[in-house]
Amino acid sequence: MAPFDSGKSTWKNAALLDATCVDCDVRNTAFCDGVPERELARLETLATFLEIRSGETIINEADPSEFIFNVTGGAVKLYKLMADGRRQITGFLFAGSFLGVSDHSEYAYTAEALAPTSLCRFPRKKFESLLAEFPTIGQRMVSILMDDLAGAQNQMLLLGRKTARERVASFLVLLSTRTGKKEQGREVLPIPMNRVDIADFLGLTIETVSRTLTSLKKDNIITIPDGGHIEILDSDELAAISEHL
Amino acid sequence: MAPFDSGKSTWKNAALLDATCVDCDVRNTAFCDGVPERELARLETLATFLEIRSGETIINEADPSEFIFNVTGGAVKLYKLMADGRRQITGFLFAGSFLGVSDHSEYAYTAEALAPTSLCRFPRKKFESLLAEFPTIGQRMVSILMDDLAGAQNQMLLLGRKTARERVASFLVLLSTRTGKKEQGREVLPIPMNRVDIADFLGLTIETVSRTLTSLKKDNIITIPDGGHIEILDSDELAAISEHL
DNA sequence: CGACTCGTTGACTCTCTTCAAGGATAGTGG
DNA sequence: CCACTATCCTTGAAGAGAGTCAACGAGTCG
Repeated sequence: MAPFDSGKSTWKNAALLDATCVDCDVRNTAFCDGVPERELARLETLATFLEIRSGETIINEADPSEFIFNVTGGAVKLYKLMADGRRQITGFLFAGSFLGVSDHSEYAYTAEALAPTSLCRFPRKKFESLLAEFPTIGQRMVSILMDDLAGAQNQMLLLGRKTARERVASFLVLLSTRTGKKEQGREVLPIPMNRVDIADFLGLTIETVSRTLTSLKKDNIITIPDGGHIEILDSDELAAISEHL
Repeated sequence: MAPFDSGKSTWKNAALLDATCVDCDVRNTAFCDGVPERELARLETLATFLEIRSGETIINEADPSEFIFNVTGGAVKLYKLMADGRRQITGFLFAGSFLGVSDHSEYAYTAEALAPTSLCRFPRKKFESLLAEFPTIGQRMVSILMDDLAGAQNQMLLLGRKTARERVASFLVLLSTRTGKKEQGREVLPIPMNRVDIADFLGLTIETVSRTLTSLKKDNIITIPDGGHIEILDSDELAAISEHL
């Protein structure tokens, strides 16, 4: 087996788990929300539970889309690559997210674990029959995909029209709404991704991200206790920057 | 009634048509593909057929999402606005496309007709019950939304990482695959949108779009017979530019 | 024919990138 | 325990690509 840091390894090396749908952490947020409790056993016959390590690849862009996934824990980044190595991260996923968007029969992006990550996996074909069997799954999927599409359009606005400062502020606001927890006005965000990932998500360089964070720090809007955390001091100001100037 | 060029008018001013599902032009591309012929009458009881003029608004960003639409003819642009007027066009839709993506209960974008456009409209609530009634609609919707999401991710790569020349080339390639028809090697694209729209779609200014088109013309990759058309002379080179350098 | 819109072109500016160097932190091995 | 290395992040100086500002040409409409 490849060493811990291998970026080439895939879910084929992943540990298989004996998890169950009943005590799934994302039971009420994933697309299986709405499947009646008594049907969970049926659902489980189609699912495989996986655990993968940080840095491992889950799916590759342009590979045939044989499976779809739910992220049940951890963090995942999605990205597209150009021939010369330029990269655009199209999203970060956390527990409860759907994974495996495809254009026709090929995956639209590469997905890689940012942290130790757990997943449940369904064969695509069987998933399609699930839609016929459980109409509520179809409704949930439509709802999830629409939310994802709305998020993608926000990101297009960011990438097409926002300044570096606005992009970084938007990024912090986004992370805050998804993973943040406030403690008496103070809000310390865990940042599971490195500067390269942030830059490739925001369409910037790592230098610009670094400079912009330093600038926000100087303006007393954030502090940076360490590389893995950012504390938001003035979330109102941050929100104002993110959508205006 | 407002004059022809009004941008404020909405579908509320639209002409209602006595169209039918049976002889619908997009019968086999829209989400209703897969609904058995004998059920079309049932579908029709929920649908309203509309015709709107160029420049009219179909839906507004952040309005409650009461309806969803199929574009049955014409052309539509989708966009998001910032407070200071900066605009990002997130997509152009043609016949067969789905319209009305919402984040929770609000539309994610504004939609405006680029040309005289025909639509069929379903109340959102009834549409949801349709998903339960016709599982194939759910499957089609999932498929359509995934394709849209894959397209959105391509656009993120474009906006985040491509140069102006690559963006314009990508745009022409995209239009070519969607509305183009080749005639003995020559391919004349109708361009239903103006330079402002192209710029706002590509995250550029009109000047940069204009300069880039001129540059492609000088390199004998395209010609510009008039404002509304672009002829592609070398589609291979155009494709090469669009994804490399 | 003037007024307007739209697209093109030129000159200059500026934001962000590129290139380069230096700090901080963690892991490794003598 | 402390160099040694590697990785990640920050900071600085210079450069480039796209933006801004401005003028002009072509087509359209009243």
